[in-house]
Amino acid sequence: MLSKKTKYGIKALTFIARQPERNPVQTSEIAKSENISQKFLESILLILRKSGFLGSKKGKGGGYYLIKEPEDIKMTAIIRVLEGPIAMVPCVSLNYYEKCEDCPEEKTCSVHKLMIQVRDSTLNVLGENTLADLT
Amino acid sequence: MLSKKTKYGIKALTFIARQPERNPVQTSEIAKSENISQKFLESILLILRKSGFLGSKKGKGGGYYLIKEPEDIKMTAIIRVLEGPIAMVPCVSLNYYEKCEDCPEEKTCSVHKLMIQVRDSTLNVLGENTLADLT
DNA sequence: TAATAACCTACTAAGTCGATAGGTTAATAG
DNA sequence: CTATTAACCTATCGACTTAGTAGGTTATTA
Repeated sequence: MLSKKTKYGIKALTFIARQPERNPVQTSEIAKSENISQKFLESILLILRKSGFLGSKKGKGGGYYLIKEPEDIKMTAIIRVLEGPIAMVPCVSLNYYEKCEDCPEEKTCSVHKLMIQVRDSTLNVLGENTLADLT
Repeated sequence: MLSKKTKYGIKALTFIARQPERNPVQTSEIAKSENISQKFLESILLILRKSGFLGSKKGKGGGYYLIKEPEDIKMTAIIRVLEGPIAMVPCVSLNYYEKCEDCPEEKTCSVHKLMIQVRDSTLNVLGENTLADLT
């Protein structure tokens, strides 16, 4: 299940990407328009800023703005930051690999075999979609 | 993240499918071989029996056995029973559809648009794999 | 009749999620 | 120079889920 954090994060980024001008967008505006708790959204946008997706400006007329072009922001990157690993099992994760303590060997593990395929197909979809595709 | 319930369930089913004879396999044997808490595994196998994947036999020489051929058991079916919806968001789920309370319309929702693609590719992988493929 | 193994019910420690509360800091307007 | 604005930061919390544990009962076989 996708967490609300990730869900709201994607919605917020899309909202910002849809702006005709590149002016900063305020958290309150996004929260209102997308029906998101403003405080919760604040923490999400903060993560996205610290991860290099967004820039920010304080004070009146401030807000958040995209640093890169929407075409250059892959969904894999966004989801890895907000949701964590894309793989459903750590032993098939490319970026967060971890050995299972119970499995003697991965080669003969049925779960491993299946989840590698799931990971690859998911990775394929998320890698081909950019923020621009969701606008 | 895949729950241990599902992970263990798949491992157990694979273990049973690997048996040369169709004799019942005991929970204790699977638990020992796959490093799973026996009590926890019991509850999982019970679910799989009630869902029609396994048959059971009590008393000495008893255990669990496959009801259908491994080739006829799709991974989609197993995962739906143990893990629940395959879709990452209820609003794109085929079997457990639920409207988002925050979204005004799904057509313009970026998360919806993306997660439909993820669902389809995952469904494709899990639908093409049967228990026999993981043996 | 004893042993075996499935079956059933209830409970729990630990962790995560989605928020809320209550501030501080920096930029702008007047 | 002061007030306002909006990002930024820290702490806390209730509700829920997960992965088990405990302690039995029922049905089958030897």
